[in-house]
Amino acid sequence: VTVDIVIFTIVDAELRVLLVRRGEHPDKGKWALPGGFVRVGTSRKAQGEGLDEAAERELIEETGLHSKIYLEQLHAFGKPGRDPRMRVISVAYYALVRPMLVPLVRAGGDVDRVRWFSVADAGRLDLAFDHADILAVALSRARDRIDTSTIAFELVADTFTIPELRAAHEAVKGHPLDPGNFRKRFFRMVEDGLLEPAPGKRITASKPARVYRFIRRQP
Amino acid sequence: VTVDIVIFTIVDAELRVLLVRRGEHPDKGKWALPGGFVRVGTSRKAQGEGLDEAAERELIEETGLHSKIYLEQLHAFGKPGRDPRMRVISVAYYALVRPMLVPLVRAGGDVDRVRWFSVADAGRLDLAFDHADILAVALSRARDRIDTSTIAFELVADTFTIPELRAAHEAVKGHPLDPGNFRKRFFRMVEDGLLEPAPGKRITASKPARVYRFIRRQP
DNA sequence: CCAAAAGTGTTAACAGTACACCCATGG
DNA sequence: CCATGGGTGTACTGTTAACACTTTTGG
Repeated sequence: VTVDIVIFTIVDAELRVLLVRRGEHPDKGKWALPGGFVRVGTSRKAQGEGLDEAAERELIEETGLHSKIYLEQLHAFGKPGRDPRMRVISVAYYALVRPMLVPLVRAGGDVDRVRWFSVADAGRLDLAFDHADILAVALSRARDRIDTSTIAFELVADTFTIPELRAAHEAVKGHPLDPGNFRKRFFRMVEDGLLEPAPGKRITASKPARVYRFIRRQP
Repeated sequence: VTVDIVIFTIVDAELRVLLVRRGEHPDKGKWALPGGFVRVGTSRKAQGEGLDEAAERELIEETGLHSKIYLEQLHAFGKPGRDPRMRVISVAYYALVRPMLVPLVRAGGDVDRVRWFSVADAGRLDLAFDHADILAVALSRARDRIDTSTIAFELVADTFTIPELRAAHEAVKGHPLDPGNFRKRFFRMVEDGLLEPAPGKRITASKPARVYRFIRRQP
């Protein structure tokens, strides 16, 4: 059993995904999702790590990031033959990394081995194993969730302006949104107690914008 | 790796779930979800069955039903210690069985071993392993999907009346719906080409009702 | 001044909710 | 003839989408 992680972020107003180049057969040289085996104990007492734990460990190993990163299970992929060496069942996760953390991603310099691809480019690549399927599921899941959950706040800084949050929505959805209409939705969230104004303003290329803060609920 | 299946149906206008009584330790005597190990081949060539396949096989084994039954993957559960004997990762599925097929469920007579519980009753039972969690996830998933997908048609006969479909929605949601409002939603589905009138009428306890048919799209 | 982007308001269409009411049938 | 439940209409509400408009800034 392995975990594979679709790690999303936003760079240059584009949704991107972290891929690693495989250094070993099979599919040597192809780009693949980061992932690895779940540690399972053999004894009754020590049964190893949980799935979520394994995903978090892999995420840290591949990115070097120690901040809290949003992580959610996607789907289990278990078609026989998906790995030619042996039977592998992969539990896929997706993660959302705040853009400001991207420069801290350790292997960023080693562009030959690890790279952020725009989802459009990644979709055109011939990915290893069935990772193209996993990416497609991750993308449609993220697009579903962006309107019905609070995942958009995982893609912006702690404080943000209305246009910044809109940009996150646009990157995930893949098309522009009407600023006026988004504004109304935004204020509904404020009225619902999901957001609150934060001190300070954001100096932008044009008119300065007010900043807000997401009110995190206790889980 | 195992698959566990939350098999839903509707009996007496109530959403029910099929549980089996465990005959072996651990948790001997407790009620559990039907399920079993995924067959994995050891050789490179024969890698065994896929996850969906395994779920379908278990479903047939436990119910004896050979009709096409709706089956969808829910979530992978892999907390260490969830099975005290060894490390087990379970991929959970949920299935929707048409009420008319319920009498055909093989083990129906053996009420001591296999039984349809109303979801309310099942929620109060002390289920084996972490099956209470799985059931809770299944229930919330079904409630989400009933409004946004076509799963409701998996819980009625091939042809059905408006009130019959409404009853399916009510059973899943767990509360009554306004007949007039449901009617409007229903006719929107007809206009959208999702449903069509079918010949014949249904003789009921009162005024006879028109019957409709779901137009199944090619998957 | 002008372009750009923040911020504001208006409108129409539509879906959801509550609720009043008519009508055909079996008992 | 009446209770039941299928079938019908209406009024109100909130959400969405399209779009026109004003304001404040940097260059």
